Amino acid sequence: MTDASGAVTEALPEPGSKRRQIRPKAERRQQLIDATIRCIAQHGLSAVTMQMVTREAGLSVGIANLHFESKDNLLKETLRFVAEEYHGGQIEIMEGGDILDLGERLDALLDFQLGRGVTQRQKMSVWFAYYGEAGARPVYQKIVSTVDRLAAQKLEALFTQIIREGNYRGVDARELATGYSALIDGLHLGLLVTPRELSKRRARAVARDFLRRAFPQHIR
Amino acid sequence: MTDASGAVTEALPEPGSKRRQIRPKAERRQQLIDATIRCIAQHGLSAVTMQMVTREAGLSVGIANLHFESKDNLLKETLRFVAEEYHGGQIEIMEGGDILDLGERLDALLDFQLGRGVTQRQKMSVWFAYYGEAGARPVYQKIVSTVDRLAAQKLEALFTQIIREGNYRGVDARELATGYSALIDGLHLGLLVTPRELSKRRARAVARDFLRRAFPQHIR
DNA sequence: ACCCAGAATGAATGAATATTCATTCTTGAT
DNA sequence: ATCAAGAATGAATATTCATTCATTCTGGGT
Repeated sequence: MTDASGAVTEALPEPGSKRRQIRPKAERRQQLIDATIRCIAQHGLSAVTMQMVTREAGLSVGIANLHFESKDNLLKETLRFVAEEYHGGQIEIMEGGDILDLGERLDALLDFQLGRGVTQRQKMSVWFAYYGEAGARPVYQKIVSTVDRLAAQKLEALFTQIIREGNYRGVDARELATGYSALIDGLHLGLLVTPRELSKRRARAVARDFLRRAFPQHIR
Repeated sequence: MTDASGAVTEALPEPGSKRRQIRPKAERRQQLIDATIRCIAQHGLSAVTMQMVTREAGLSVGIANLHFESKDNLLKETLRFVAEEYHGGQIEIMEGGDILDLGERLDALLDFQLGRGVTQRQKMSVWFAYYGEAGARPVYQKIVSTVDRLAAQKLEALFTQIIREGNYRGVDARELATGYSALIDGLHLGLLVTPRELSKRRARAVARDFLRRAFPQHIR
């Protein structure tokens, strides 16, 4: 994943291969985090075991405690990874100079937030698994609120720009940003828990509707 | 709690009292469910143990398996209780004939959803703890989506009435209802995870804003 | 060709936990 | 008073799991 150093015609880890592979620490860490994400999505946070994760990663049990000191830490780092990936993606769009039109930028944001990455469902599961524990675990709360705050600021800034450009009256950027974020979270929740009732298509329509109501000149 | 039959000068369960109390099954079930809610809120779903719950309830370990057949079942019933309580409350407001003005009814709904019951935080914790596991547990998904669907229908009906009464144009009741529900869920999430950033006061303002934008004649 | 730092393994350990059930206790009926 | 039904108890059991660590293995450096 991380590697782009060509040269290596490394035999890919064959299914039945028992051959012991030695890889740099960073790579193994990521491998374990990825496996953890899949396990949480499939079995739920409370059912995840170290055996399960290391088997999913195709490694031995001991390795998890070698690269992370404990299960607790592995879970913490996994949350940090997912949180940073999600919020990082958002922020990149919001402050990226490649899209100049503000309306288009909003659309790109929405695409990212409700887009159809195959892995999306996995990520959502992880996301909410941690939210569920956050009430009882300050560590999780801190990780989430740190990245959350940054994304919220960027969103508010974007909304402020749009409000100025469109000369919209009687709208508060901060309040709108809070509402929009909450709406997206709620839609994710709906997609996760009641996929039968709420399709991705409809979720997108709902979010777009919110934005259109607020910024009629910018969204179609 | 249930009892109002006077007569009984039953000694309240004193702190240090070892006296064995015999109570009807239904009462013990509720007692255990209540204890489970407190435990989940305080320690997180994945850390809840039977010992913990029964101690919290002031009862012996064996009793949980006497009244619920298993831990799994106790957790399932606890979710059912919380889900029904929350959705039941909403539905009562939405179809209750005691408030005739539709705008007032909306306000009452909002009050209930973001109101300040002392226990509110506990309930939210439980709510999201289960959402987190729902991706991996069909049973939870089913319980939630069953009650959810009913509430969604009632909300859509209420919105339809309001749209007709206000003669609002270009608004789809179903879409608005989905958006409003998602918004409320998202705000709950914010209140739980980042209480520092989002006060109840602001959450209410945001939700009210959403409604005002949609139904300007009905909400102040 | 050889070495060795450190990466990887997995059997063993001990702690935690759900569940069982033989026993004890309570209460309302007789 | 006595009794039976069934509610409640908690020590014991069996299982599951995180963590440890003695040992094995790999691959880059010399």
